[in-house]
Amino acid sequence: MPDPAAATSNLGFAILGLLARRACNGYEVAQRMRQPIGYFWTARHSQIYPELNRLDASGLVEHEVIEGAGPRPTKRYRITETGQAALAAWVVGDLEPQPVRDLEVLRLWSIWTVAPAAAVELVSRLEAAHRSVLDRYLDELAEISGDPGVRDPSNPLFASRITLEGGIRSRRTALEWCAWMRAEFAAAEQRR
Amino acid sequence: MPDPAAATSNLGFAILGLLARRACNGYEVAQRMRQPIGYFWTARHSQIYPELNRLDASGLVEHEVIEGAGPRPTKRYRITETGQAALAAWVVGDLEPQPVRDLEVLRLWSIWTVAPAAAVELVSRLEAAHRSVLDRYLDELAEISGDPGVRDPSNPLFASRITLEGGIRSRRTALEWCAWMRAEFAAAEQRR
DNA sequence: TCCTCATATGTCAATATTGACATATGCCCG
DNA sequence: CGGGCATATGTCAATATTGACATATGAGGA
Repeated sequence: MPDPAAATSNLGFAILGLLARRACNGYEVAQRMRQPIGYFWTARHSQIYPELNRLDASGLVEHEVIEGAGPRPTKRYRITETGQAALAAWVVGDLEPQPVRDLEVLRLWSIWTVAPAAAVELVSRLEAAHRSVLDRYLDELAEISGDPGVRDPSNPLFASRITLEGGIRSRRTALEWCAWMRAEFAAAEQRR
Repeated sequence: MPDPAAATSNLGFAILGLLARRACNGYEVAQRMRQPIGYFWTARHSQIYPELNRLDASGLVEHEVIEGAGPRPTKRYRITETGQAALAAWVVGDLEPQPVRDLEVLRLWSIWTVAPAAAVELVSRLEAAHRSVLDRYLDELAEISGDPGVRDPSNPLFASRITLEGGIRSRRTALEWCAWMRAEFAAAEQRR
C-alpha cells in the first residue's frame, strides 16, 4: 500500500497548494512559480503542464475548458476534495531530512582559493542580492498585512504571512552574516 | 567561446572544492557528500563516480591507481592546476539568482488547510530537526576552532569556519522563527 | 566459521528539471 | 499597418538526481 502522503511529487503538492487557494489555468500556475518571491518552489511551464495532466488523471484536480484566444483552448483547474485531503495529509506527514543544496555557500566553502580582495567583493555582491530579495519580501508582507485574514490560522493569508516572515528573518540573518564575513576579512588584513 | 567559469557542473565544482583541500578516492568523496553537515551540497556515489571520470577527462583532476582490496583498483584523485584555476574562477564568477526550493516552507505555505493543533505539532517537529542540525554544526565548529588556520583567509579552515558560522546563524534564526510561529498560533487560539 | 559491515567502484532505469522549439491570437505602440 | 509582447498550451532533447542492482575483499564479533 503506498504512503497516503505520497499521492504526488513535491511539484504536485506545490501546484495543489496553489490551486487550494484559487482555481487557475496552467499559464497562471506557471507565472506564479516562475519567481520564488513569497513562495518556495519554482518550476517552468514545461514541467507544469505535464504535471497538471498527471494530477488530473489521478483525480486530485479537475478542469473545465474555456474557449478563448490562442491556438489551444484554456483549461481552468480546480482542486478536488481528494486533492484537498491529499494536500492536508502531506502537510502534516513525516519529515524526511531534506538535502541542503546551497550554491552560494558552496562557493564560500572554496573562497580560500582566491585573493582576499576578490573574496570581499563576492561577499558584497551576495549582500546586495540578499538585500534586494528582502525588500521584495517586505513589500509583499506589507501588501497582505492589512487583511484581517492574516491572523486566522485557517486562512491562506495566515500561511502567506508566516512563510514571508520566515523569508524575511532568513534574509536579514544572511545580511548580518555577510557583514560579519567582511569584518572577518578586515580583521585578518589588520593582522597582516 | 564557453564561459570560463562553466568548466563543469555544480556537482563538479563541489568535488573540485573537496579535492582542492585534499586528495581523495571516489569513496571518500562520496562519504563526505552523503551528509551535508558543514557542507552544502549532497550527492550519491552513483553520481560521483561518473562525474570524477568527466573531471578526469577534462583535465581538471588526475588520478593514480592504488592496487588494494576490492573487486576494482582504488583510484586516488588529485586536483590539477587547471582544476584549481577553474575552481577559483567559478568562486568569484557571476551570481545567477539561485532558485529557492524549500520543501519545509512549501508545507508551511499550505498549513492553513490543517487543524491548528496538527499545525503546531508540525512546527514543533521542524523545531526539533533544526535544533539537532544546529548542535552538529556547533560541534563541527568547536572541532576546528583551536587551529590558528581558521583566521587565515587563504587557509581552507577559514572558509570552513565562515560557512559553518552561516549554518549556525541560519539554524538559530529558524528556531526563533518556529517559536514565533507557535506564539502566533497561541495568540489566534486566545482570540477564539 | 559464518554473518555483517566497511571499503571501493561501477552500471542502469526511473524521475526531475532545464532550455529550446512550436504555434496562434489579441493588444498596444510607433 | 507592422512588430513586439503577453496570453496560452504543449513537446522534446539534454542534463541532473535518485534508488536499485552488482561485485569482491578484509576485519570483527557471535
